[in-house]
Amino acid sequence: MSAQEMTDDLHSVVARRLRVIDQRYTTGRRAIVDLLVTAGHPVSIGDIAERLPRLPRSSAYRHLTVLHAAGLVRRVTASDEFTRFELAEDLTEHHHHLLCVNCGKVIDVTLPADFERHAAEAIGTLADAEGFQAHSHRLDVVGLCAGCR
Amino acid sequence: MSAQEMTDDLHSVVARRLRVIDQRYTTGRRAIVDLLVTAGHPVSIGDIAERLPRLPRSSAYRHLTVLHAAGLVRRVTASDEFTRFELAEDLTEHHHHLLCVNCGKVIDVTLPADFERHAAEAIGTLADAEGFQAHSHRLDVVGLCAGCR
DNA sequence: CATAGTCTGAGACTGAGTCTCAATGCAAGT
DNA sequence: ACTTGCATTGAGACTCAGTCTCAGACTATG
Repeated sequence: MSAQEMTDDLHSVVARRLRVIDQRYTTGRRAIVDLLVTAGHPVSIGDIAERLPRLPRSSAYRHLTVLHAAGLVRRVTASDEFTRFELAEDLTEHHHHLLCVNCGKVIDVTLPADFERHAAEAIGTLADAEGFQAHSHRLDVVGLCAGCR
Repeated sequence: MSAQEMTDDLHSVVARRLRVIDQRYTTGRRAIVDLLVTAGHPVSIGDIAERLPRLPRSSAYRHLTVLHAAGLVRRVTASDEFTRFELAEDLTEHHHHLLCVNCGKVIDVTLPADFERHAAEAIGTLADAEGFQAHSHRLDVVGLCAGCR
């Protein structure tokens, strides 16, 4: 399957999942999804405003809210004051973040599968013990990126 | 050692570490630290305003900023819009959080030591590969607390 | 107890994120 | 093609967590 076909596929998944919550897959929403796909790392509203200057912020926030409600987008809180957004994990793959405390940069990384298995197990046991219903977990590493050290 | 003695000890550590950055351990700062110790879970500015109604918000934020600069307090971002604060891990013990997506509640939990070893190792390898200098990690579990399920 | 520097209270200010409402776009029928 | 009803969008006002300012209170030290 080509990269183009994979992206087509992704868009049809997005369209279908929006339809489930009675929302259309409009041009503005598609622009946001395209941006998230191509960025390859969590994106802030500032990034969006830069890459899509014609899109008003109120619309960007609204689109992200709709996409979030459809389970297509996840909010990421980094080390700075800005909320960032990325595609939900079932559209990409399970991964984690390296957060730079100095510049706020966010780098996507994946951990070994055996580690993830181990983690999922430990978390399951723990959540059960607290009567907590776990949906997902986030493991972020805080430190200094190569450019800031 | 009694609980009282442990707390006395904690305060002397706090005082010492503030002195390192030329800051005094004043009444207002001590009130915040006492609150963080007794709360036993991350605390929001709203919680502080409730428990210390005489303390202005600007002072609370300032105290937390100073304590953070001294490495005594850590910021915790939960599932809601509020930043929370907890004592730094070297004053308590390494732990993680269960975050309720519905009510924003934060529950402290600890994971098995062998899991933590495994995690530290995997993170170290990964960070090196990216040229990233890891300071700490945070593993949070997102879901519904017992009261909200 | 004077002096200089630190800390605090009160409230103005900033800006990320939300809300409102009029205008536009879209689907489905006629 | 046209109309009708509803969903979406643009523009900008608004909210409020968090920051900044500055005058007054406090504290260490001589």
